[in-house]
Amino acid sequence: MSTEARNTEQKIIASARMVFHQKGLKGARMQDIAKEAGINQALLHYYFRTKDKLFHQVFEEDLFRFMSPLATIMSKTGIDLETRISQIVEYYVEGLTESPNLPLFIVQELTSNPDRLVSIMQKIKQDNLSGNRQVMQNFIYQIEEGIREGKYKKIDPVQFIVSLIGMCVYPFIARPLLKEVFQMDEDQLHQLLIQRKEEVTNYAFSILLKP
Amino acid sequence: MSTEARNTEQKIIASARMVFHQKGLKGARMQDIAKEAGINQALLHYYFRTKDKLFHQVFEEDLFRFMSPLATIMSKTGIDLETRISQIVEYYVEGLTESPNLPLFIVQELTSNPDRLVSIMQKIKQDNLSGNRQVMQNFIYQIEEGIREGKYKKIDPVQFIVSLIGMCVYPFIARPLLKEVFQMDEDQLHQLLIQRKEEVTNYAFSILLKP
DNA sequence: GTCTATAAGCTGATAGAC
DNA sequence: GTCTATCAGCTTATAGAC
Repeated sequence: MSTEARNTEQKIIASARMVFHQKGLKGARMQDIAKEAGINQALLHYYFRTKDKLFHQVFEEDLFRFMSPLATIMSKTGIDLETRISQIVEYYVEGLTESPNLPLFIVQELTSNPDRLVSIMQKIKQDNLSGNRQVMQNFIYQIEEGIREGKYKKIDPVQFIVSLIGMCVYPFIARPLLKEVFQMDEDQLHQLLIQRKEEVTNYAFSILLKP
Repeated sequence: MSTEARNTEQKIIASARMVFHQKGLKGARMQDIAKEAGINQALLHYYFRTKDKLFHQVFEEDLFRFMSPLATIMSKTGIDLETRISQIVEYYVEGLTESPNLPLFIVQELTSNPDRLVSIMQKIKQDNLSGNRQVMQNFIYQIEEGIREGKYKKIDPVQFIVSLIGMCVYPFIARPLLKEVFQMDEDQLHQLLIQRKEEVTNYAFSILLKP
């Protein structure tokens, strides 16, 4: 494979990602991707024989990017829960600022084809050297331990985790709604997201810690 | 308009809603909608001349259903903040159980075409006899007042509201992800959603109320 | 109002020259 | 590897009979 080929290939993937994120699998046009990459449709098919193959490559990488850090943070050892929570919030709120459409894209495509998830999950699990279930159960166990010690309130660990991720991810998913409801422009929304990191971390501690 | 016509029309809208919720605007096929309604494509076009018109009718109603109760609850007078919060959580967690795909559908289509929002928002505002901004500012003011009185923690009202809605809506949006990550079947997920009402209400109070 | 048959347009994919 | 030209299939939309 020549250098030129790798360049073109990478350019295509980057363009495809942009278009897929904006329009989804069904809404994206091969013509748009080609144009964005500065090539024509025939060359696009030369590199990736079908739209599905191209999509799969983009999506797999995206899902991995979205899920893997979470699994990594959760499976780290020798780290207290407060730090773990801060890192999760930090990853999502900071990391997603660069790819604000990522969460909606993933959830959208996963809903219309849930089968995709299974195979990709395998890789994430392998990367973290343990089954995903174990990763979660480790994190859950740490919460339960804190509750037993009387340090945390008596909450449901799963509900807590869902809430934590929800608080981080929702503003990215519901961006157009927020802009309209709170009458914000792009700049104000950006400000909200920056400040959100600290705010959500505090909320999580409020939920968890006994007064 | 004959009785038959109203029946067929309603049947079409119900079928269209089902298909649009599952596949989105781009993914939905007029053929699927017709089949679901037990008619053929020509009759579909007889009632709604284009796919876009049919979609718009469904979407407008859905967005109204999704947003209006929130605006109504928020603009109610003579009601304390705790009750207001309980009602919001109740509406979303209970109400959305019947249309679990509604939030993702709305956010998805709104992202790919944000212009839709503006015109529909007008109607919602009119229905609640006040500008949406006023509704929100009323709610925000109530929070600020509690903070001044020393009853609530010093939080950002907008961040709080976004978090509250996020905690309610996120599990519906991320359903396939939750099922895989927590290894749940449809029944367990349903249980989680039922219990969620009380849990999220408590979380909101934990965030808000001073110890 | 409801149907069958068909037109018109778009989109992914390929053939073949360079 | 990259291009132009074109095909084949699908999907929306319409014509016209009943």
